[in-house]
Amino acid sequence: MSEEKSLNFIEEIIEDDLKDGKYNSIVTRFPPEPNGYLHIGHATSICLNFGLSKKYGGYTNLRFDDTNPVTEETEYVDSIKEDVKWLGFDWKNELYASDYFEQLYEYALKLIEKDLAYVDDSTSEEIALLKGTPTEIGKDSPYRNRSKEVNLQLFKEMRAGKYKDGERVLRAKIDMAHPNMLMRDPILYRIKHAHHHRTGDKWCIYPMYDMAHGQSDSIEKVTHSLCTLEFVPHRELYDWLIEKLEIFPSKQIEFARRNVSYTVMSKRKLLQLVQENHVQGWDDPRMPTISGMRRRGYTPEAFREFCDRVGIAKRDVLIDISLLEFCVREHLNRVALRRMVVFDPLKVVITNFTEGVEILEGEDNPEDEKSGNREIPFGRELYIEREDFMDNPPKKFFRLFPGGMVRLKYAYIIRCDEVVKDENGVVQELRCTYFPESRSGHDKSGINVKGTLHWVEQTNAITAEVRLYDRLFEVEDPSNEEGDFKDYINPDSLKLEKTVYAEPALKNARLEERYQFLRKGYFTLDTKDTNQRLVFNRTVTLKDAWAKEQKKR
RNA sequence: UGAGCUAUGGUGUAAUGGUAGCACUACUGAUUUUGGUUCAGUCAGUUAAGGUUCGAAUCCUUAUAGCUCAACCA
Repeated sequence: MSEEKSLNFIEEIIEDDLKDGKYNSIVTRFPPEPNGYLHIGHATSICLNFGLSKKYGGYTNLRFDDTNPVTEETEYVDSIKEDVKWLGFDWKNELYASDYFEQLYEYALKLIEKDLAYVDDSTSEEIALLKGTPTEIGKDSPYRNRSKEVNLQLFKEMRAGKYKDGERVLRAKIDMAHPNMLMRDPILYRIKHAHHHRTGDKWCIYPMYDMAHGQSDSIEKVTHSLCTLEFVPHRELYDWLIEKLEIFPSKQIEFARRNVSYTVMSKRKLLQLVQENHVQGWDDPRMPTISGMRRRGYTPEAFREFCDRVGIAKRDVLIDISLLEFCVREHLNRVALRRMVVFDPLKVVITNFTEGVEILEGEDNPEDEKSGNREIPFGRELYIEREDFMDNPPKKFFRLFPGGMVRLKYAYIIRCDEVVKDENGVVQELRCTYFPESRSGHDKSGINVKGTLHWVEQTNAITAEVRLYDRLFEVEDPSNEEGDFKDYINPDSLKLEKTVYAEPALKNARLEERYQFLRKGYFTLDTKDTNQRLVFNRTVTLKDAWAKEQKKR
């Protein structure tokens, strides 16, 4: 075992805290806002938070940061829970920032009592104006020096619904000249007469992120509160509030968000792809959402392995998608059932095969000794892949050509004797002879062939549809290109093969099962489009040395 | 142009003052009844310039580059 594996910087912090006796175990949380679907970026955060608490003996809460009623919905809560579970993690408590609204309100009162917060009647434009800029200090609001009593009165009236949206806010009283703009009297509470997905119409004032997040961490006794780099400037405020409120000191630690090449990850952009119909929904198999990739056939094991391998850092990264593809291939190679499917059929007649059908056996998975076998019918008329035959092959072409020999996987060696073409010279059928003594596993023919082809017997073949997905974008980093990211959408990200021919064993395909279509790639049944017919999504191709060889020319 | 964060092969990540290592990708070759898998190997890196030190990817200084901050979003 590789217990030698070095620690990342967060693990170092945790181990130091544990060693110093600061804590005996740790508490982390995964805090999504229920206003969208989870994506790969969230998956890495989930693996981090749950992975850490598991490693150091503690637990992780699932906490919804639901402090903005206008964007949040129960639909998102449900999909988020489903995704976290699917990734293989169990949260200790399912919590909501909205559970703490009363407590948070008390905290706000406490700040007012300590003369550390005040009600501001300015408009949002006025506040923005006085806030200054990154290079210019701000100026005090004219309402900054109201008395505690007035502030208390006003804030209670805000809660009571006496004012309209935007009329007043509660602000922390810190320092309008602070170099960190977040410390220039940040807004703590705003008025929103909106229906909340959990508290209904009970509240018309809602805490801002900074007033809610750290305090929620603290209420839950979260020891290590992990978030992404853009929250670094918030840490000062996070600590300030905890200190002034004199509550449990949760510690915020920031790490870099992990982007993946050839896709986009921001909620805004993903939403655009959905709304403008560039994809068919949040769970479109081309989307980097967890629901999309699940539908495409990615596995939780592959995600977790990916997160492990990617590691953790404090600089912005763009991870090569081929690492994710490696992880899913590695897992699927171990678990996928092998099946033969011909996408673009070319008829082969075995001229010396006369009986009806011979039943052969094929192993379900050569990587798994415990896997079984399935029966495969062989007969006089077969389909092979049209691209597996060439009239005038280049050198290093190991497949079928006039006079050439190949093995049919699990079956016999055949020789191509005759090529039948139509009047346009298009190949219609191949007439071949087979060598009965060359049967797979019992080969006494002494013939050596370079190539092995997949095939299906015609009379027993079943049909299916396959959907071949490719990367959604043509460039590595669509967000970083000139112009609109949507200009770089790959027009060929989805290729449909309406009718493909499969061996009969695939008739019993199951939703949870993963398949490797020999020489084609890994496939799984689509979860949505299933009425009356078999529809398979391609998760990822196999590595293809021949395709590479051809590309070089 | 103020403040903060970051900088190691194409990509991601180690080395915690003492041999720059691992993985992915790419490329060779071997094995193979999947041009898959497996195995062996190759290419390739400390942003720059100074300084401290017997010794610097690591500490210091300066520069450069990238990211973040001017939402009543999170």
